Amino acid sequence: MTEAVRVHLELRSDIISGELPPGASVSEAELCARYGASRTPVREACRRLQEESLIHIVPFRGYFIAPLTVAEFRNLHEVQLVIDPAAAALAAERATPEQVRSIARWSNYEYHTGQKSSYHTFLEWNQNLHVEIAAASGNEMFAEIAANLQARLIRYFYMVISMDSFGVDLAQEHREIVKAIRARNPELARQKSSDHVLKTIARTMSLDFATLNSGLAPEYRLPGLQPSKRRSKLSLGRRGV
Amino acid sequence: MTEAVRVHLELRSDIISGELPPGASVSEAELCARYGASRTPVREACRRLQEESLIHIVPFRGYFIAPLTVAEFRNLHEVQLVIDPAAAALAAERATPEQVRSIARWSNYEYHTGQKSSYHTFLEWNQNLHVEIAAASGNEMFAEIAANLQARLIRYFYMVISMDSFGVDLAQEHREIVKAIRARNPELARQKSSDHVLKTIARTMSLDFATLNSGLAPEYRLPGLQPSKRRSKLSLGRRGV
DNA sequence: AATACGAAACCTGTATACAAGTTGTACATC
DNA sequence: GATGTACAACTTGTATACAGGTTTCGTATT
Repeated sequence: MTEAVRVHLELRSDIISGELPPGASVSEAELCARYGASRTPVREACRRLQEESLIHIVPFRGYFIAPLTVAEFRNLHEVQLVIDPAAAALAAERATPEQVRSIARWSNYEYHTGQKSSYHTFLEWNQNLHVEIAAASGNEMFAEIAANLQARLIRYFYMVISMDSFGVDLAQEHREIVKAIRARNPELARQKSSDHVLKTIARTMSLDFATLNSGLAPEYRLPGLQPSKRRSKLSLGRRGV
Repeated sequence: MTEAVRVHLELRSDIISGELPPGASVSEAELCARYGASRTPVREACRRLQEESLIHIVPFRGYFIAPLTVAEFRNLHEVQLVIDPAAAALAAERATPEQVRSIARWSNYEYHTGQKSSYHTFLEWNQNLHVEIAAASGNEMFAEIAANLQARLIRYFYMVISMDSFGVDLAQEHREIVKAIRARNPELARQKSSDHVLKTIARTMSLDFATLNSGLAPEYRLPGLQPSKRRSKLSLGRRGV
């Protein structure tokens, strides 16, 4: 594996997990030190992450971890509501037995309410489930879009402590999608997937966005809470966000 | 504008227009000479084009202009059938008056049957129309996906001499979509957009894929026709495709 | 004291030298 | 003649020096 690919994966992971906080300013020099690479592979990794909308690059000014905004959250769900059901329907028609097994596996996790690490594991399984279903559509573009959707969505979910009491519902909805795919019923799969996304959207309406307030971009930030200066460890503390 | 951005745009244009033929092998050195830039911005441009699926990069082996395949053509239409109607429906709800005007403008071109340059102009207007509708959805992700879809689809259409006799139908379908958006009728817009994509797919079924045979990847190439050695001018003539 | 200006520090953008990997060819070997 | 191997040519990957741009901060001026 080349350095550029390694840095890309590690940096991507750090952004998604929230270790590099949304909105943070990072310089190439910091990233070089952090990941032990020279500027060339670091730049390449950042350019790819910009294409994935995980980093914003302002020419001659710097790199910024993509902020979390209510608008983006809505946009992502809006696209997911279109992509996921379509991909699920195609997967019901085209998934190989191997893919069906893989999909079923990722649906078999229920997180224990309140346990953070369990919640994080669930998030990853959930992500894999959605991406695998899209991949089983046999259409690479669906898979790519779904992967990008999930990568960007999971950042929002990592920011909340846990989604207490939703575990049972979520797992049940997942199982029903898988059941429809295994039954080779495209229309049922489409409907179950659509239901699932709609219910997820409804569930997130009750989320307390103030808890991830500091990650939100200034223009979307709720008043009253000052953002913590998480950048201090990372940046040289000169440029603003 | 930075060198990297300029090279990206020019190279992108050359790929989409077919000046750099599908499947061709290109080296960084050739591209540096062609666009008058050093390797760093050329590499950056190529990496971005890889994300857009217009170039394939094989580590330590080289860069290849993305080949045209029947499978990709189908995949693109499959995604378009999901994205375009959804975006059109949202555009009917959210498009600003300015956006409606812009959309209407791009729908006002009918190409003259058989005239190549007229056909190319029509392709560009068609592309702009689809992208502008998606942009009017107010959801950036729809706009990005639509832009990528159109960029990749237009390569297939550039390869055929002309789509004789379809001009009237196409323009009519476009006008009906615009009408529905202007009427603020989301469901009608969705239906008209869906109809349009479905009819376009049906129309392309009758396309003679042999005419763009040489651009197709080997595994999809029809027997009998040997691909022309278009690479000779561009590549150093050693690496295979 | 407020403001305008300028130099310095810092950052990213670009060019290029060097390292590492792949492929093709020539030659030795069986 | 077929085959295996070493080497040479060429490629991309990485590191780094240099150029161009932006921001900051001190200083002088009003």
